Amino acid sequence: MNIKRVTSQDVADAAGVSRTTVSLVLNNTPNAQISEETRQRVITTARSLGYVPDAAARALVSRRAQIIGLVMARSHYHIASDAFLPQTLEGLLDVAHQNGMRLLIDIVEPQHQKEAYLQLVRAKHIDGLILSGPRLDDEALTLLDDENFPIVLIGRLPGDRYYSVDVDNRSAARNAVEHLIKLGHRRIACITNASPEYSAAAERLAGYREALEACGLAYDQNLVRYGDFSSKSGYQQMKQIILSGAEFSAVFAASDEVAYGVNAALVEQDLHSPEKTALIGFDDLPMSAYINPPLTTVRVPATELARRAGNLLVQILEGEQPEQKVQLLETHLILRHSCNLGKSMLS
Amino acid sequence: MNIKRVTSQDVADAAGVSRTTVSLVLNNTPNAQISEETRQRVITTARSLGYVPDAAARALVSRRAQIIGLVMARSHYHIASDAFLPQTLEGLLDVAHQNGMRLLIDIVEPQHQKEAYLQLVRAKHIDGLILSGPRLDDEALTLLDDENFPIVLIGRLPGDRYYSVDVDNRSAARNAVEHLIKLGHRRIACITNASPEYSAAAERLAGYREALEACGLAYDQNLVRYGDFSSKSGYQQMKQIILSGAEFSAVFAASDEVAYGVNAALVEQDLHSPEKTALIGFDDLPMSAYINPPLTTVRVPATELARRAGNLLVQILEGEQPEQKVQLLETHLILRHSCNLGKSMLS
DNA sequence: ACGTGTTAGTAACACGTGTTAGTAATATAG
DNA sequence: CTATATTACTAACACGTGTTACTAACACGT
Repeated sequence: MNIKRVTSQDVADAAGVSRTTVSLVLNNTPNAQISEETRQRVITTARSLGYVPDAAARALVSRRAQIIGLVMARSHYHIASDAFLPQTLEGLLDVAHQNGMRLLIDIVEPQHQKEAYLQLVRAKHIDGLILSGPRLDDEALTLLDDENFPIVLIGRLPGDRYYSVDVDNRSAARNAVEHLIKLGHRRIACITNASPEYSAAAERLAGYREALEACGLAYDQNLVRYGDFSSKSGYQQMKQIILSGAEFSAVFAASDEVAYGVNAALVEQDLHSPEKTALIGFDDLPMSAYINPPLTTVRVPATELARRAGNLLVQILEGEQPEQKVQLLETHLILRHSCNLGKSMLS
Repeated sequence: MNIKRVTSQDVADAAGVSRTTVSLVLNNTPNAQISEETRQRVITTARSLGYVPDAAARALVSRRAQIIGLVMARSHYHIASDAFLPQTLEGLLDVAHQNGMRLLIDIVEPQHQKEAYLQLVRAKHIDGLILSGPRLDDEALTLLDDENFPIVLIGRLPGDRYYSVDVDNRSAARNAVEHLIKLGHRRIACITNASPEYSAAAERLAGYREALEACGLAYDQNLVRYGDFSSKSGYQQMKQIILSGAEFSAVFAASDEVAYGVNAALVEQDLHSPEKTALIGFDDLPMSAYINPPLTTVRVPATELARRAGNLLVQILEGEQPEQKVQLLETHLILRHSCNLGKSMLS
């Protein structure tokens, strides 16, 4: 049998007060004149009836749904290979819980951008939006900004128009590639983490190029391929370079997920790291310390990025206008076995 | 400047009709008597004003929020290492989109179960709940069922009280371990994917035991350790077995994530697979084909599980009472390099 | 001309909550 | 004793939508 829902009227009836009194008591409304005896009676009654206010009614009257929207700007079939996602969710669920909010997740596929954003936002399903992995070609995002809808990026877009939390992808990538150069590598291949429309992919590739240029090394188009989020794409693209006959002694894979696939191609073609090829990833996913060989990689504090972005959004929702548009968190080069011949280092 | 939200009254004013007419037109209400000319005028006006109905108002009046809740019954810090999660999300986002619904995600930590479920459900934030990774000690779930709240498990609980979509963990694990036995292994270690409160962990361990018993092999407590979702726990527990001096020639790791850590411990202690130790995982995460060595594992169709569960929930929400309480999807043993010495097979 | 049915709308109500202005009773000060 | 302030509540309104019952106008049949 369906149990009838409990409304504030039910609580009022049972406690012998008005609905207004129930509301004033349970919300601890400032300046409400309610006797302590009535207050306790209402609280006890509400608890014993198991009363929980209806989210929709509250959202309607308060103009706030108490829901944070996490939107990923990518295609449907890229979700399954997003190993970054669990950490992002952990950070955002933290923030949501701490602020009595909920977390709604959605994807916006490139071909449906404008429509999807507007529907989500105009329906007032969410109070604010965190966009993970922004794309350079995201025109619909400006529409939302024009409507003053609260947005925070996990990532960054040129011009720094939006509140953003990111790492410095360019200099971190540059740093990683410079490390390979310091190890003596002069022919360094690069498999990107995604196609160039994604701002992080563009930045990491730019960092790779800067490191080469800074050391007077020529950029060789034949040593660069575009990955597509997944290990599989890393494998496929690495294999293409290998089969092309282009020579290299090291690889910068611009995400750990892609690096796993790169590693598989290297092993399969007897170019395994670290003995024959040095390999660096980007992200430091939790499992990267445990693959074989343990992956040298750039640590991106994914959970903290999400936590910061979440807190920033909450600030904006509370009417604050934080001065700092962009927060850059630090990355660290994590040295493991995949690009040195020393003893395995698990950390 | 904040753009004023567009309400159905705005559309009505601009089209010269009543709000009721706007509603009847835009919802294609059966039996509504509206002339085609008026109908078109309303549709055109609504579109040009960018009208999107307010989700809260609709939820309040219709008793439906159009939101699916995905709840994970685990601790906070287990989220980041849930490599299964992206595939689950892909499947559920599919279903949500196809049904004009949204997906809200939350965790219910073991120590806050009752409170957290009731708040989420009674606030009517979500229309129905998909619980991923059910625990045997989840008492609060029965409260929801008693209130007839729509629930579907990705996984299963004893007694089959709830609608569930799962794989047969027990026989799949048994099958995997039997495979190791067929390869000649007689000392087989087992690292579970999680603690025994999780029903899948209990089932996979039971399958391991059944395989041993069926072949007249003794169960050896010293060869069994409990993992805790992460690669790290797999590494730590495998290492403990190794350091204990217990002999084994094969390992059944009851999830791929845990298997990655097991593999790291094997490599570090010079017991690497496949040459010295055979290793089988469970899940066939996308990256398992690309680690070194490529992992023999049980393929669990994670995205399809989620899709099925989502569709089942939608059926229930639409008033149907599907006859079949439990849907079991097939698993397959995927043979790769980690437990045979043949040529690497990427698939 | 009158009665009935059909068409094309609309007024009113409901959903459950939070807020504001109003009111009755009591206490206090002059 | 009267006027004012304080206390402790409540009625009414608002939020934006969907549904139901109602109504005016027109058409048709007798």
